[in-house]
Amino acid sequence: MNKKPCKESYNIFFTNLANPLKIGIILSLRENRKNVTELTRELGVEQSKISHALKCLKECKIVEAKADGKSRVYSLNRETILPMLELIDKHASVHCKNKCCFNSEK
Amino acid sequence: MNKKPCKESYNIFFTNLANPLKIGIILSLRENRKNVTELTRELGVEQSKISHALKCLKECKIVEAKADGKSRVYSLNRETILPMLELIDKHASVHCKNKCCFNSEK
DNA sequence: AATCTATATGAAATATAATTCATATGAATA
DNA sequence: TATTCATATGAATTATATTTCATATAGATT
Repeated sequence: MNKKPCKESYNIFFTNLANPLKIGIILSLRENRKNVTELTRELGVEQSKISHALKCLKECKIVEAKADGKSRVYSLNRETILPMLELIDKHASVHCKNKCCFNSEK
Repeated sequence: MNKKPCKESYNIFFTNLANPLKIGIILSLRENRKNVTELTRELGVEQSKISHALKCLKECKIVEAKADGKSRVYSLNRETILPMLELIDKHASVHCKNKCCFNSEK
């Protein structure tokens, strides 16, 4: 089986990663699972922003949620995301001339 | 050494993937290296769109260009991109219920 | 059941990225 | 060197994604 994803799937997936807040959430959840309040505090942004971002991330299975009383605990899909971040870390260590970006030497 | 990339690097990188045209170019170049005219024909879009997209992709080292007479031949950074596409193919085969997307079952 | 705490949602406003189109550059060749 | 073919670029327009804010929902607690 295992049909290849179409362009749109790639697009949905990557759109969810192409955003500093969402990356912030991902990097935070890489440490350990957290609920919305914890993420809100830690990242210092408005709660609804976090919720909106989490919704997108959940839709394409980058994170998953588990109810725990009043709160919802979000955890990272480590299987996909950890190796993906590693790929970029490696890519950056090879290609970044400056501290922080790929396009330093246009 | 090997400092971790900052959020902005992730963002620049993924922004370049979060676009159907750019993914189209990447998938096309996965087959083999091509010049701008060939990509333009194959993808059936306006030439300047291709050039703009290639510029972004080149800036973050997803593709690289080599001059060949009048034309420029672009090739994919297979080392980073092939395993990345594989990760998503795998992710999609696990998580996509429908033909084409992650968010089929909200 | 009223209230509180945690999270989610919708829609308008805003920010960001992609497209378009006119034109510039640059290598090859007549 | 004038012309042609291949590609790149800038800036305005348009499309798309994010933010904001008011409010809704839902579980816990009184």
